[in-house]
Amino acid sequence: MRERNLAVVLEQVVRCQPVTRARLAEHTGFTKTTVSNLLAVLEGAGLVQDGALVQGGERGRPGIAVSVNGDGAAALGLEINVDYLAACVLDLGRRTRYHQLVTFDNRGRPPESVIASLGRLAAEAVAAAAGQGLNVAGAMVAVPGLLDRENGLVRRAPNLGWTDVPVSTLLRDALPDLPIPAAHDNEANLAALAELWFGDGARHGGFIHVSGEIGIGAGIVMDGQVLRGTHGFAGELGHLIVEPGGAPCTCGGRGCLEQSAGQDAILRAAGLPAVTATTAAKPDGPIKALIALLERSDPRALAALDGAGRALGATLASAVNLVDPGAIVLGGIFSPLAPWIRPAVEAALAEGGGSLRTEVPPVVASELAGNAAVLGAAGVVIERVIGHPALLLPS
Amino acid sequence: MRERNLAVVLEQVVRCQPVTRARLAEHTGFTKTTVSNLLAVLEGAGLVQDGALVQGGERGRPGIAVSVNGDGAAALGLEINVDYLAACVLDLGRRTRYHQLVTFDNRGRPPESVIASLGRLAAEAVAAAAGQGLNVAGAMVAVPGLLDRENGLVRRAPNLGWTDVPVSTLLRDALPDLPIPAAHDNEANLAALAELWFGDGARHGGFIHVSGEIGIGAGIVMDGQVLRGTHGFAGELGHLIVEPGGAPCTCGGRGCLEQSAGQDAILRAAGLPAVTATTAAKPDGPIKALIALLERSDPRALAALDGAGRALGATLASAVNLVDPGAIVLGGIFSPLAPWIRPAVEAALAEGGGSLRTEVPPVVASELAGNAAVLGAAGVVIERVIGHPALLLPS
DNA sequence: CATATTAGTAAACTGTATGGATTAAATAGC
DNA sequence: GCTATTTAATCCATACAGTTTACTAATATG
Repeated sequence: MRERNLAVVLEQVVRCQPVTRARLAEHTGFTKTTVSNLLAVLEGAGLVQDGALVQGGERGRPGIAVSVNGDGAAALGLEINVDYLAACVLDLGRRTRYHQLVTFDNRGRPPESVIASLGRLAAEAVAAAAGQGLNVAGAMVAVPGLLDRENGLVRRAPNLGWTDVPVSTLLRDALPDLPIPAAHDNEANLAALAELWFGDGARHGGFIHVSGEIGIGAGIVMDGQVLRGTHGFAGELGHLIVEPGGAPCTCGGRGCLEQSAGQDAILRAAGLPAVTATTAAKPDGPIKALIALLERSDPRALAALDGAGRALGATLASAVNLVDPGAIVLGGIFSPLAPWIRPAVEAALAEGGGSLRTEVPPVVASELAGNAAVLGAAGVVIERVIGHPALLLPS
Repeated sequence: MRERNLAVVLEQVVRCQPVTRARLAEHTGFTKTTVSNLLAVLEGAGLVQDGALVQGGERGRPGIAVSVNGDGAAALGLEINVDYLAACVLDLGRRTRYHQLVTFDNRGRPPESVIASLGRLAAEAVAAAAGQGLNVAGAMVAVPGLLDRENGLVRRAPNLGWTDVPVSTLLRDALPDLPIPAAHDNEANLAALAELWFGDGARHGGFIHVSGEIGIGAGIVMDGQVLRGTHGFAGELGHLIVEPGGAPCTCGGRGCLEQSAGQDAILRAAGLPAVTATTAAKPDGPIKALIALLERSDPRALAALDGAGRALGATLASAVNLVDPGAIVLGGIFSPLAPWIRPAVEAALAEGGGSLRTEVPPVVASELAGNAAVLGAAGVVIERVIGHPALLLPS
């Protein structure tokens, strides 16, 4: 009961940043007394802070600005990817307080070893946070692959070569005593949530965030939540069929989008060498090369992106008809490539996304690009703290 | 606060039908005293009822069976369709207490006139309910078309020829004084919810309910809720493209699923006359003829269904990859045609729905067929009563 | 028939939000 | 420069809702 009301008030504080108690009372529907009491509890937990005086109306006593305590609790976001590990710490004000990315070729490395490295990275992050007066409240790991979140394992991460790895459990051992224990989620889902919280995804209502990496995933955000599906496998945009009977795909099908618009396919079509284990270790190395070609208006590269964009757009047209997003956000490698790929995507989308609605959703490039997943991971922890502030109360 | 707890208890009563107070206390986490108090309130509102004694364990005092009062509140479901109007009344135990279907060719009739007819049908239903001791708590109308639920209007219902009709408002005038005022929702969405509540959709977790009518729609149910999309247009399965550059569609695109697996397309491929305004007035007339052909193993009809099934399956494969449903439910005309269309659907689905998951969701036929939408409409009202029992409290 | 066991109720208790009165701090007008 | 007015925040008594504890009711076991 009180727990819920604490969350309501804290949520409102987060949304309106510097607010007076009087405004909070109006917005939440509680009485001013109740707001004061709840804020006292939150302040005791180090979650909010009184600030300067604020003059609301024309006259009358000025209110005290209440805002989120940027130096109280913090959230740790982690990411395991094919060619790097990353960590970041965000405070409750959603500012980045620490960020670290270590390139690493994780393919084939034993999961325990990878997670040990990640644990070290996490420990450094926690220490760095502590140095800034921040207490890490919880952690979340982004992983590329299919997850079983209930049992806390990574079911299959084909690009890492993992099967049934209990990431959360292993990480909990490395990071004991967090009020919110470490958990994990899919990279594409977290990247989409990052767009919602840190990009301008919120402006569009629901949206589809397309994560272009070696594979192509999508995070579908509706009503502020990720659409997970019955088994948690929703958003497999990369395996929609664009070319029936086309090139065989790793999934066993033929003509999957990934074969037309995946990173390898684009590079190949542009006449660049496909990614190998060694080049993969340099993040966006091959993409940089591609962009260089595009900036020189290399015809082959331009055609490659046009083709990929048309395939992506046609696939997204299906997604638009099924899910009715307010926008399409191009993330991952599609974010830096947006200037060249977007026109084709929009054209193909306009052709197929018709249906009965009048307009097709706008296609925008994510500003977060490669950092989306880590930020999203930290964001989930922040949301959890805001949704359950009671977890951080001094008992 | 109390409102919420009343809902929790009532929900539990509905789920476990005859339960003792002790069991309710266990399931809800409340104390026995609290459960007793809340039940007293619910009983006062005529929502629940004490029944016979029930012997739970081996010995000890037997408990009093509490169950939903079947003769208290009731829900009115209504449906406007191209060739009929329908009404049904369900009690809180989800039993059908009244059902009426009137064939009517509603195409081109002025909306006011259609709604006046519907209002009469609704008034009859309310009277019939009253005759059985039931108080209608609220009403919901199923409409085929794109809706603006916030403003209570039907934006476009192409098959009816309607634009911007304030259905809810008009119906509220016809049915005043309901504790839960009349509202409307999309036919496909309500049919899907009916499958969840009255069919066996609940067994599958999330699912996609395909409503085959003149057009093809889909209701996507996840976590017990319909996926509506940003503008409420989600589920437009009929306008996914199966055959790039194929036959032009009413939506402006080419090669939409509707052109391959819609009712008209199937009938045409089977060598039957397409639906006209006059034949349409007889519900499932043309489908009956088609089934007769199929039962005689007419090769053209069989081929027609095979082709439609392949197209449908290929489209559903996209939907499966995007949304990860636990099952595909064939509703509307696909329900009676399931024996002939399902094999092709499953085959196409198995080809394209691969992705990284191991198995494709099962394809099942809905048992509700044509009644799904009305039932779903009434079901929404029931859910609302259960979720907000306070609305029916004697003030 | 006593005892163990389960179901339900009654009375006192506790935590939480509300309501009205009170104090505090600023502006506007005379 | 004073008072009146407006707005902000707090204090205290009250009401509400669910818990705790104790008790009664109804059945089976030995």
